Amino acid sequence: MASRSDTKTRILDAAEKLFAERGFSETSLRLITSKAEVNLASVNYHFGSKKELIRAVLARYLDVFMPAASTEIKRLDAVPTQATLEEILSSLVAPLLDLNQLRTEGTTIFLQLLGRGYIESQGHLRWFITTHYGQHLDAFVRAVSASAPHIPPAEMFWRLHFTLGTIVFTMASADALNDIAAAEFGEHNDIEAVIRKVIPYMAAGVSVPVSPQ
Amino acid sequence: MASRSDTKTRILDAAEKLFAERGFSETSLRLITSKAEVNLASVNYHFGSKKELIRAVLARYLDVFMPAASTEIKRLDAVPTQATLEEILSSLVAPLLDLNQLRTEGTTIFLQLLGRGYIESQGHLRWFITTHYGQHLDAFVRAVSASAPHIPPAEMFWRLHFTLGTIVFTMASADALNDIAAAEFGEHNDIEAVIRKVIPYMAAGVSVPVSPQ
DNA sequence: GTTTAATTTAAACGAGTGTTTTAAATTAAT
DNA sequence: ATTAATTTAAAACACTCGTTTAAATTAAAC
Repeated sequence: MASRSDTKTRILDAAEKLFAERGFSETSLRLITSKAEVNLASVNYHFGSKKELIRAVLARYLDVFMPAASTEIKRLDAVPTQATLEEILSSLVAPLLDLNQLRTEGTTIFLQLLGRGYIESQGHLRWFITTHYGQHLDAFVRAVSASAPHIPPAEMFWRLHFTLGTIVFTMASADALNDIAAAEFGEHNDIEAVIRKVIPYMAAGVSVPVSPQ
Repeated sequence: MASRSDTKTRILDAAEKLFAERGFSETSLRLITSKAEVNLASVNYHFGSKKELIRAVLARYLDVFMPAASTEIKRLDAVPTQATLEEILSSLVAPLLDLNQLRTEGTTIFLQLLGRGYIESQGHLRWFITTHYGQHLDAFVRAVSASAPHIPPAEMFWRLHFTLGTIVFTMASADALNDIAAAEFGEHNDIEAVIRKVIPYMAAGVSVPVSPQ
């Protein structure tokens, strides 16, 4: 019966799993608390509201991932030769996969949550992410832009969001896609294999020359 | 007071707009009927349920777009020279933009609805689309595969789903992204501009050589 | 013009939502 | 051991949701 101090953790663990697989507004607090085997009211006691629970779920990952990602970006910045786009994107793979040892299926869940947040939210999550982790995002955007100097900033803005869509959608349906790929082509990919497949796709799209018209 | 016979149309028009901009489950029947200035119960009278209303909203576009898209693909297939990937993707732009003369902002609404459908649905929309329009989708996949013969089928499977994610996510958040782009870069893009931006991105990603490793 | 059918209306239903309240139980501090 | 603070528990609140019902209205058929 949930020794007191881990009630918060039990809620977060249950919430992130449910949020990731069915979305925020499709997941009721009653479903979360029943899966977590805690009382309904404890959500509002520990987090204040559902909105703040959503932010807490995301923050638990972002607080680990963002600094780790920034470290990788800085490491690449320190090297005198300009990093390629593939190198930049690949440098985030380790921080992403490290989330798996933070929590079971951490990588998948984190990326799915990110996608849900961007799609569902009316702004409060976007605001939360950009104000709390904006510096890390800026460093990433700068690194990517430097690796593809022929892409104007406005164009880069769009392509980075295309990229976000690519990775987010892929991760959201990675399990289903892996099942199909296994049945259809005899492929047996784990999450890392999928990430390694998607990186060349994204890198090619981001850096393709802007068509003159 | 809504001359009787166009009550269905008033509902569909109001519903598609609201569905596109806030998603299916975030849009209540009460909001739809108040915008349409019809009675709440008329939705269930004319469509049976909310689910069927959603399908009706999508079908109104798919029934026009899918045959038009298939015609374009067939036209490319008839030409002796192999079409490029960009040509194939670009051939869908005209059918997409034609939706604008079907209804105000038809193109935007249709693509956003598609995105919402793929992201939100628990399956019933995916099922609806693939069973009703699967033949058109198959022709498209065959054409794309022929344009990039250096991509093995298994890899193409993944890349087409990456592409689906790209377009679906982009369209679902097109309004929000356009707002940011306008504030940040002074860009004022319509939906066609976004489509023209995303096509080279997707074409480059789908056809990039598979990295040997 | 009366009858019949189709449509619209207002009201209520039942289920589900996030949140708050009140009280009990548990833990920590004095 | 007693007091205070924290945590859990059960219940209710106020609200929204999709759907249904039954009466009123409109249009069509005869």
